[in-house]
Amino acid sequence: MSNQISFQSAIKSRNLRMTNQRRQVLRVLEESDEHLDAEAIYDLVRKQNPRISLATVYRTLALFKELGLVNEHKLGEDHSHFETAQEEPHYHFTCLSCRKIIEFSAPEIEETLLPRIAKQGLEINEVHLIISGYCADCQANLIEGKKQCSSPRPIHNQN
Amino acid sequence: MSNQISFQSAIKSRNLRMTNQRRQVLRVLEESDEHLDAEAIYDLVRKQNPRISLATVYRTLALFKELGLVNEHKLGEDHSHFETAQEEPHYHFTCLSCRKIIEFSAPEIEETLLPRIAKQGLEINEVHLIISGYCADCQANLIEGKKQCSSPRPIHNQN
DNA sequence: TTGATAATGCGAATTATTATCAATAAGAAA
DNA sequence: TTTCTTATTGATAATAATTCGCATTATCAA
Ligand SMILES: [Mn+2]
Ligand SMILES: [Mn+2]
Ligand SMILES: [Zn+2]
Ligand SMILES: [Zn+2]
Repeated sequence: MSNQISFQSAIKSRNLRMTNQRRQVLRVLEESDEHLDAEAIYDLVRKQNPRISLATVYRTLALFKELGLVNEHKLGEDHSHFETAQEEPHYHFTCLSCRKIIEFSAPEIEETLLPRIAKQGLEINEVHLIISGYCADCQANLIEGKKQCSSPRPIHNQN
Repeated sequence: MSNQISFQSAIKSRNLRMTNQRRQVLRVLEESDEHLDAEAIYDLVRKQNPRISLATVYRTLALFKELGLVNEHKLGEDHSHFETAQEEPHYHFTCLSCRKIIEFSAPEIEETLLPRIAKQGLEINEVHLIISGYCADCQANLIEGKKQCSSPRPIHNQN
């Protein structure tokens, strides 16, 4: 089922309204293959709708998370990143130098770990696995003393 | 090797100084079997040293993290929790109702997942696995409509 | 003991996110 | 269509965790 469809059905169930802002935030998330943070989403939506408020972006993301359309990830930085809910479960590696995010799957988690946890009587809602370290590029660059990755993604808050 | 010992040797290497505040923070962390946040550590140290500053607690925790004496965990709340570095790797389940933290081991991570990641050319520094959901107690309580766990731990910031 | 300077305490600053609230707009009903 | 109810928005203030700046203090090597 596509995200638009489950959004529509969610709207019908609760007394929600379909607004331009919600459509725009959802579109930006769907058209991006990256893990965007609120500020990045805000900037992208503003290209189409310069009047949108950052507060609306945050409210919309919180709503989408509740509806299960979007997942929030705390990847070790001081702010969250968002992506549309995916079919297959996956996890995240983040490079401490260039902040690149690499997704990976881990079937041993779904197949053996989670069942074992559930058997302990715990009800599982979310599973977040974050591995941090250095990507191949940054390892090479750091070794040759550059102390900078080839493609560093700037830290958000120093601006 | 005990934490005090590696603290001593770390102090010798860099030009660090052994202060009462550092001793006190380390002792509080070692004497607790919980995952304390900065505020809780602050409160515990203040019992012995009412003059310590919260900023010093944060600075000390950052230092201990650098030295590998202490690990920081973001468990889904808006602040960090800390524990002394453990021998065996372990991961964390957090109850969304009572905020209880349950540790668990996952040898499939160290034995098969991490080697697979490393083979991709990624250098691994930290591994954080957080599973959130409802503990057995809270499941029971929530079913009988109490909407409250038997032993809820208050959220920090509503005070 | 003394001197250099690492570390502290205090308060201000920062940053991500949330709350307030008057103004707006979605959409059901008339 | 027009009207009406109220969910949603935009603008901005408030919050909360953490960090910074700096004068003062304490550590420790000489
Ligand atoms: Mn992802
Ligand atoms: Mn632990
Ligand atoms: Zn990198
Ligand atoms: Zn619980």
